Amino acid sequence: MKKIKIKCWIEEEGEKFYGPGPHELLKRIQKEGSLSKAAAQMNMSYKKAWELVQRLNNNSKEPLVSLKKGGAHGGGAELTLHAIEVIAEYEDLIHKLQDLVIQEEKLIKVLK
Amino acid sequence: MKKIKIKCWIEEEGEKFYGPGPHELLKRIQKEGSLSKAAAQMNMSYKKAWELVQRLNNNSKEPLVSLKKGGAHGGGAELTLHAIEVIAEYEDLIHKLQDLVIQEEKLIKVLK
DNA sequence: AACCGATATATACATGAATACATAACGCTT
DNA sequence: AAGCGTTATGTATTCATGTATATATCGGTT
Repeated sequence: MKKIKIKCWIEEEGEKFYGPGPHELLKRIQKEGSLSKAAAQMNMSYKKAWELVQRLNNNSKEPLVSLKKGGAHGGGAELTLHAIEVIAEYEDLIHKLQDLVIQEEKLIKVLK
Repeated sequence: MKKIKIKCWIEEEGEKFYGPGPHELLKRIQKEGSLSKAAAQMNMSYKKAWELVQRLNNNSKEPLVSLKKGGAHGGGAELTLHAIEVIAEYEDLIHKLQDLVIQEEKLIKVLK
């Protein structure tokens, strides 16, 4: 049986800013407190994850992730309050879109 | 300024069936009556377009595109009535999604 | 001061998807 | 029967993206 899939993301000047990948990464950073662990859990290379964080921070007025190196546990990663707002708004958006998709799936006959 | 982008497609058993690419290809086939011309207009290789058509036809109960080779003008491509229904339903869906996105963009403050 | 675990960064390598190219097949027209 | 424009199909090549690997850096802990 066929299903409707949907993906949404934020762009600025045609280049991707925030989407499913960054979203999952941020949530794992929030839980783990470590960029390397968050990346490993997603089977994403540390390098890619690090570059992704740079992109997020460089394209926002306020940074989303605070990275610290050295110290008691070698360093760590932490979300800013701004990041937590972004996460909430993005999840709200995808839930609304998903609700609409569920409604529409009932109407679509041709693709069954 | 940041904007919300959205993409939706139809899957079956986890593999893509119909989305923006096939949609545009079908519409160009409808206008041109030729698969090679439709592909060229999209900067898509003929081979990819042809494989795409096979996938569409093989995963629907009814074919979407009728290809004919040889004959007066060398052959041609034509949409079936079923394809025209699919096009209409897909466009209806993306318009509804787009309307929702426009509403949501007004609400999103964090990403401005 | 040596150690540890995490971030930081460059370079080389692998992988796969898309493209380019070449060739065949078809059937109406002339 | 030769020509034409399109579909049909395989093979080789390019290209971008991500991965692997290696090394440096940092700063609290011991």
